[in-house]
Amino acid sequence: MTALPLEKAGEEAAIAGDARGEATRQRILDAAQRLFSEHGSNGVSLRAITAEAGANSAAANYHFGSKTGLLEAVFARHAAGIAEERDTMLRACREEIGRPPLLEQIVRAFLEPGMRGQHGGHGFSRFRGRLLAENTEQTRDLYARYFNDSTGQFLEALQNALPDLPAHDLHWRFHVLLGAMVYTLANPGRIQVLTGGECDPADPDQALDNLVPMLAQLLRNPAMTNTKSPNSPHELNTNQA
Amino acid sequence: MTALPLEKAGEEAAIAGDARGEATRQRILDAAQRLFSEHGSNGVSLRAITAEAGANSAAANYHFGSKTGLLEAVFARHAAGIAEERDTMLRACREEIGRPPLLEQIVRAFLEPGMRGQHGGHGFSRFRGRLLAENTEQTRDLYARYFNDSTGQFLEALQNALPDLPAHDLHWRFHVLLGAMVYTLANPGRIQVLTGGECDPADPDQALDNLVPMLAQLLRNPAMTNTKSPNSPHELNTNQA
DNA sequence: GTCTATAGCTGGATAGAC
DNA sequence: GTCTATCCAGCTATAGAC
Repeated sequence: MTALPLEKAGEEAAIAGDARGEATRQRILDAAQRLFSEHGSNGVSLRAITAEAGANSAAANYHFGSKTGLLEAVFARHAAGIAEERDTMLRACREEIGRPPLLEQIVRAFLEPGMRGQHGGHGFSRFRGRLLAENTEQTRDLYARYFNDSTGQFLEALQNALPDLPAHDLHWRFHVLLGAMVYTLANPGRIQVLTGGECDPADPDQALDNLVPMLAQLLRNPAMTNTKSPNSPHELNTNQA
Repeated sequence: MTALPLEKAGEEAAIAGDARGEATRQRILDAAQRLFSEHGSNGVSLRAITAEAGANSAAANYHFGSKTGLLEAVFARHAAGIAEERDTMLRACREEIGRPPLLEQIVRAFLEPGMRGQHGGHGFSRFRGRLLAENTEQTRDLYARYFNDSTGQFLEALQNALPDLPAHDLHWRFHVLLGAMVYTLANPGRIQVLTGGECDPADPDQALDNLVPMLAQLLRNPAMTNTKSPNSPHELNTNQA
C-alpha cells in the first residue's frame, strides 16, 4: 500500500470489478444526476443523493467540496464532450459533398450529441434540460462557459447557409430551436397528455427524426417581411394572403 | 371599526391608499409570485416570501394553509383567466371574416393571453414558465386541471385549419410551439447572451410579433414526407435537393 | 387577521476515527 | 477515501396573545 503511485489509486479501485469497489465518486455522480434531473437542484438533499449512491454526505463533501460543487461536477462530466462532438460534426458537414451543407445536417449536428446516448445518455439530457430551466446564476454561468463558443459557431454556420435571412430573424428562429430542444429534454409531458401518449419526446430517436426536418424547414422559410420594425409595439398585420 | 361589515374589511383596507393597509394576502401572493419565478418553488423559503411582503410565515399559513397551498394559490389567481381569454379569442377567430381563420390568429389567440399584460403581466408569465420547467407532480396536475380543456380545443382548431397535415406531424409542431412559448416565458437568457442582447424574448411585444408569424409558418409548412416511418431509428436522408 | 415565539425537523458541512 | 457522529443554521407549521 505504501508504494502505490498516488495519482493512480482511484483508477485502480475503479477497475476492480466488484460493484462496491467501483469508485464512490462515480456512484455519487450518477445518483446526483438522476435525482437532480428529477427534482431540481433545490429539491434534493445531499443526504438523499448519497443514500441512493450507498454512501453518505461526508463522502460527497470530500470529493466535491459542497453541494454546488457536486452539481457543477455532474454538469462538467459530459458537457465538454457534447460541445466537442457538436464541433466535430459541424466540421464534417462543411467538408462533405453538397456544400453549402444542408440545414438538416447542421441542425442534427447541434441536437444529436446532446440527445443521443454518447454523453451520459438520456439521464444527462434530462439533467441538462432541467438545469437550463432552472436559470440561476450558477446554471447560466455553466452554460456560458461550456457552450457559448460552440453555439456561437453554429449561429455563424447557419447565417452562412442562409445569407439572405436577416440576422434578427435568424436569432429568433434559433431561439425557437433552443426552446424546442430544451422543452424536449426537460419533457414536462404536456404533449403526451394532450395526445394520449401518441407523441413521445422522451424517445431520442423519435425526437430527432421529427425535430431535425421540422426545425430545418423553419430556418429555411422565407423571411417574414413584417410590416413593422422590430421594435414597434403594435400589431395590425397587413397580410394580404 | 366595530360596525364594519366583515366581508368587506379586506377590500376596504385595499382601497385605503396606505401601502400597509393593502390586504396582506395580496402582498404575499405578489411576493410569492416574484420569488417563486426567480428561484423556483424549492429555492425560496416561506420566510423570505413573507419578509418581502412585510408579513410573516404565520400569516401565509393562515391564508393558504401551507407553502404548497400558496404555490397553488399563486397559480390559480390568473390561470383560469388566461384559459378563458384564450377561448374567447379562439371563438372570435371562428366568427370573423376570412374563415377558416388564419393560422396567425389562432396562434396569437393561444399565446397572447398568457404573455401580455392582462393576467398578472410579465410576473405571472415568468412564474408560469418556471413552473412548467419544474415538472413536478403538483405542477403537472395544476397545468392539467387549468389548461387541458382549452389547449385541447386549440389542437382541434389547428387540425381543422390544416386538414391535410397528419395528426402526428401536427402534434410535434405543437410540441415545438409549446417549447417556444415556455422557453420564452422562462427566459434563460441564452439568446440574449449569444446575440449581445439584440434579441429580447423578455419583451412581450417583440416576442409575440416574432413568434406568431414564425410559428404559424411552421404549422403551415407541408408535411415532411419522411422516408422513414416515425419509429425507424436510423438516418440517411434521401434528400435529392 | 396578524403578530411573536417556539416546537420539531431537516439540511449542509465538518471533525476525527479507521 | 470512507465512515460515524455531531454542530448549527434554516425550514415549515402551529400555539396562543392581541
